[in-house]
Amino acid sequence: MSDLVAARRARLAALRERGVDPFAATRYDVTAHAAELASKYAELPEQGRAEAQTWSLAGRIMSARGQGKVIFFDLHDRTGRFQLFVRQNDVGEEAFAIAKEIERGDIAGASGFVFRTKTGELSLYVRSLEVLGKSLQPLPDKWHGLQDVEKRYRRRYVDLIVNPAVRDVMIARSKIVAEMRRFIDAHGFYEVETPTLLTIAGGATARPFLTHSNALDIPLSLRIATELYLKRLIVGGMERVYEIGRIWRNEGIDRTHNPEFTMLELYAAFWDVQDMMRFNEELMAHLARSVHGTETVMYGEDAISFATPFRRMDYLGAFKEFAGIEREQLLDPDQCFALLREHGIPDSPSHAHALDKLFEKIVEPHLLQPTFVYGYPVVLSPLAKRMKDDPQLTERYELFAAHMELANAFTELNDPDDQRRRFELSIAEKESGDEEVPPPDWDFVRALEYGMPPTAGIGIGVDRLVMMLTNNASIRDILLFPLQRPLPADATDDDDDEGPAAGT
RNA sequence: GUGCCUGUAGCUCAGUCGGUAGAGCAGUAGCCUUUUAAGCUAUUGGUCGCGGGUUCGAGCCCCGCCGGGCACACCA
Repeated sequence: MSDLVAARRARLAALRERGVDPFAATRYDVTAHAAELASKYAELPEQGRAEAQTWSLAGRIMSARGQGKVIFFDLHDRTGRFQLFVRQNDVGEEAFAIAKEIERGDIAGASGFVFRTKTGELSLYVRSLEVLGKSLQPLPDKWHGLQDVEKRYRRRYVDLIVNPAVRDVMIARSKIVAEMRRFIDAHGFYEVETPTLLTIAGGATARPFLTHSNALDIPLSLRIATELYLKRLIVGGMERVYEIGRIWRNEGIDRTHNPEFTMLELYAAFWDVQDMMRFNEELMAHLARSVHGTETVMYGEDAISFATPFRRMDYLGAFKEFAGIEREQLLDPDQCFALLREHGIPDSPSHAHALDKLFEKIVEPHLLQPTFVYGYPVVLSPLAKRMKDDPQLTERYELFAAHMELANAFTELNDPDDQRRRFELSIAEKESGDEEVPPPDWDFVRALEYGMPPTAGIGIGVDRLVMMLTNNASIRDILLFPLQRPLPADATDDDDDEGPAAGT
């Protein structure tokens, strides 16, 4: 099995015997990329030779087709594929002998001019060829690529080499995040960075990852949200702040959950949740346009239109519309628990949990097109401001599309006394066994006591947004390195049974 | 955590009724000065995820373990 590695090491030795050390190169003057040459010379006629201009390409050799005194290589760079043509008569015997040692997977630089082969393929007529790196591991099948999903996640570098679609998704992700920043920055927001190591991990209900500071000799948690720190900045007068940051939650792993994921949280002083709704839909439409050039994106079998305005739906009204459920049945805990049984849902530990389960069962299936669901009960929303004329509900919405939650936003609670009471209630919940309720952050209450302007805030799951905009059903396919259980074999995976003795 | 599915050569996959391991590509040795999944000839390569069990005999049947996928649970 290490036969293949041994064969490659033999090629390495052969190169060194010819005075070429593939690991010696430190740089290469790249003057063109594959896609640039392809478009620049698209009009080059049959048998055409653009000898006046010399170009240098660099990348990975993905195919080597030797044909006697001539070799064709496929070179892949980050823009695509370009064919190299190496002819012994033109490069000389010594250089040709070196070229013959180059194999699939090696890194090479080539310079020459662009021409069309007999079959009409635009190619580089190579005048000089340099080995810039040696691949000692065999690559997967050139036709089938790497299909084994486990191996694709564990060795993402191989996946990226042989499956161009993966690279495209990751580039799309990069663009989405960059566009997100551009859009937000253009609205006068400051990007900030708040701590990830916390003594109290609040702002959401989730189990944190625990760690320890040696210097301070105290336990610490990784953050589960950025909310409470960003709102401290609003108290501090920064007015418009956001953070695109990693969040950790020590919970289940599945198609839509990874223990670490990326969240956009954004806060705007003097906005309310309605202002945020408009900002939110504009942002989504902008991102859809920048990725697809249109507001309509395919997700699985469904065409999702992010054209503004999005549909608005009332939280209580949705239950009424889809299942004839009345307000009191939801807001009264006992009636709500009765509804659970009525709809065949297992018992819930809390009123809030029961409401979530009912929503999932009754409302979510109807939320294919982007929809703002507005007016969540206060029991579900410990950090949101109550509605003026209906204090059992809050000025909060969630945005759904393709039955997935994409955003959560509300007018922020800025009454410190109300906030204190809600924290006190959460202590009771925690004591009654709900381990996911975070301990209260009393310093945050003190911050509110200094006075926080009316403020709207929003959280957007970046990973899910990327899933939607790139049409991927699993979060692992939009993360470069999704968490995998380590293999015991990983430590001793390599069999270096031959060693450097093979080299010269 | 539970259920279902899954793990065979570097990669992609076959493997019948339980009868002693196969193909293509890759690799190796040749031939070939316009190929492109190059071609032609020859050829190497296996802890069938791991450990037990049943059997004259296990890739195949049974049990346990490990990894992965999906669903549920948990959770945004």
